[in-house]
Amino acid sequence: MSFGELAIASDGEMALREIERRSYILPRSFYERPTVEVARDILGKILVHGRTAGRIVEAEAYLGEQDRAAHAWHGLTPRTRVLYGPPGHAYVYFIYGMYECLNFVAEPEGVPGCVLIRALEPLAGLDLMRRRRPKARSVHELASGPGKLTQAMGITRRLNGADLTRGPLLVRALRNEPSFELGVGPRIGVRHCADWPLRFYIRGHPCVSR
DNA sequence: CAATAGATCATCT
DNA sequence: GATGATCTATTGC
Repeated sequence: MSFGELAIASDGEMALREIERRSYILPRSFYERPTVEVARDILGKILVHGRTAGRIVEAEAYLGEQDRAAHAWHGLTPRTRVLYGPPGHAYVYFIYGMYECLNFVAEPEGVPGCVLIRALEPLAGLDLMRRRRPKARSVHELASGPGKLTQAMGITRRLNGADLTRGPLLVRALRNEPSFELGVGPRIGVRHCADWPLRFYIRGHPCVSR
């Protein structure tokens, strides 16, 4: 069964069960590595929350105190606490008075690297995603942006600090991952370090933002 | 199409 | 008090 068929057979429970049967939960060791490696390797992995699931097709690395575009540039504050915690946890923050953004904490404990999840290909629970994002005109627009994907999957700050290896927010890897062409470029929407090539995406994928 | 404005609030100076 | 890891609607070509 291809991803296309999985998405089209959008009966939430069916698609979800099929994904779980063919994948395993990413272990914490995956995240306990250099942030750039985690950002690149997270492409193609599957995010699961409730009845919804999506394949990660775009992500960005935020390095830490030497990266002016990163929240951790200011050092350890109440907000950046989870960035300094153990890897494999979610960092969810609120921005522009309206949107939530989802990150995965990388690097060993004490080192504040993280990966911003920017876009997903919807795989399960499409009906629920459409209800949460009635403005989306096509399946590709359901989760093709950092604010869109959190809306579509019902992710809020309540999940800040959640363990990605235990749920309710999970990241899974298919045992037979389809290959793809890797795209690299500068991060989107940042003023500082605007030329650093820390954005990774699946080249040619319709769900990539912009 | 591209450019722009508005919504709206947690966080840090 | 300003800013921002965004999205949408609207305007103008």
